[in-house]
Amino acid sequence: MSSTPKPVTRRRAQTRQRLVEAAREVFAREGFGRSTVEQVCEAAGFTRGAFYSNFTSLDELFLEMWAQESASLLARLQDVAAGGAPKVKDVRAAVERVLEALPVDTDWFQITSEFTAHAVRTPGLAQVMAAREQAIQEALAPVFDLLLAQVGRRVTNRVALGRSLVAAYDGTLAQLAVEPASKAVRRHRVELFTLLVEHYSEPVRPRRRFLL
Amino acid sequence: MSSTPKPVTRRRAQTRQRLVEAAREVFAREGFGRSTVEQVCEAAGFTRGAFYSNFTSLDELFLEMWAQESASLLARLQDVAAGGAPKVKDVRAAVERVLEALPVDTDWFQITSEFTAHAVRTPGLAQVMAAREQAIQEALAPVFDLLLAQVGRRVTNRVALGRSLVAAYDGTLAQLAVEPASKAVRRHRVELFTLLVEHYSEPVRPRRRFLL
DNA sequence: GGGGCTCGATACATTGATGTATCGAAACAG
DNA sequence: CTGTTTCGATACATCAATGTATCGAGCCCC
Repeated sequence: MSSTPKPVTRRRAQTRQRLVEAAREVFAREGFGRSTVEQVCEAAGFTRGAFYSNFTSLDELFLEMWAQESASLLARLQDVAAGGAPKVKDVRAAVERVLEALPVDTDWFQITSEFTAHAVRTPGLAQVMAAREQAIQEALAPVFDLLLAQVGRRVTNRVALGRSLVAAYDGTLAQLAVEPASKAVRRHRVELFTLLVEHYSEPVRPRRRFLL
Repeated sequence: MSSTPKPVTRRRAQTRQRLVEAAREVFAREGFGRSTVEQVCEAAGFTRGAFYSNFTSLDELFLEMWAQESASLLARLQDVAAGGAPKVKDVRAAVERVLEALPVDTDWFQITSEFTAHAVRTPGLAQVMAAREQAIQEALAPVFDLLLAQVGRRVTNRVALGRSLVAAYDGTLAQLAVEPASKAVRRHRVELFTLLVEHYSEPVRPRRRFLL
């Protein structure tokens, strides 16, 4: 089922990588749909021959780029989970730490939104999309377990929390992309996340009912 | 500043409209970036001559389509606000009524996400985008004022509520597009909206503290 | 109901992107 | 260091899309 039965070597890996990085720029500048193989190759400093030796289509390259970006996002999340950072003291601080690990650049926003749109109309890709979302939710879970434990709370509804956070992340990312400079939007994002986390978690040993 | 100094007539308006509707299909099928003038014309039953007589580029058509879709969404919201529908009896019912007025189809999802991505990299369009978001938030306000009044509540933080709802709408729209069949996602959407509305509103005459 | 104007169809020239087939240089193994 | 393999560059043939210029039918107003 591996789609790349290529006799991979060192050189190959390097140029593949350069192509992917160049594509990132081009996609951001032109949009995925409008980008051409030539533009990508020019940005990478290669000719089209190099491209077709490594990929069969822009779609394929796009898929690899997506995989890389997703992996890096997950890795950063797991760093937070494993990290020996100083303890957080409230939910808001926990949220802030997690948000710092997530990319907010407009490039990433475009990539995700165009990929999602692309995936929705390309049957096989919808699964990839769904799988990624689940992976993110699963990576998010231990992070919040750890951080919430530091402030004496535990998650009450994992699934709902995961879904909410992903939705909030996507939704606010769009707002940030449109108004990148706005501090207000950024602050509101923290507030929204905090609300969600507090709603779907509870103190470990609830002192009294009315303190809920 | 009007970009269409065209001697508009009846015929013109009709073919423009058909072109826009055809483009909607084509964009959904191919994606905006991948669509060509020819494809749109073929779907509309016109030749390219007709197209260039009405628009100077696909971008321009896209903009008009966006304007129409946005207007129709706003109109539906205002219908809900003005409507003589039976009163809602709790926040959840209010949320359900509002969500019914909002489009959830994948076509709409693609249009919005591609437009947003497009707007982000096209300087002038970011303003259009921001303006639309504000318009939606402003249209949303009276709707919730009315519905919340029916259940004896009032909004405490308009701006935050508006931003949250738009973010939640966008975020869950993506989830619905990826998993259109999922009842769970749909239910979660209602839950999320309800949570936000309850958090950013309060009972009009709070009976007792502990009932909060 | 007829004359002038509008709009969409046709035809054309041009550009640009695609994918493939071939060749030479650089990488790698022994 | 040498033979072999691998990869990227070059060149080619093809196809598709663009935008414009022109023409004629239909619409609208008087």
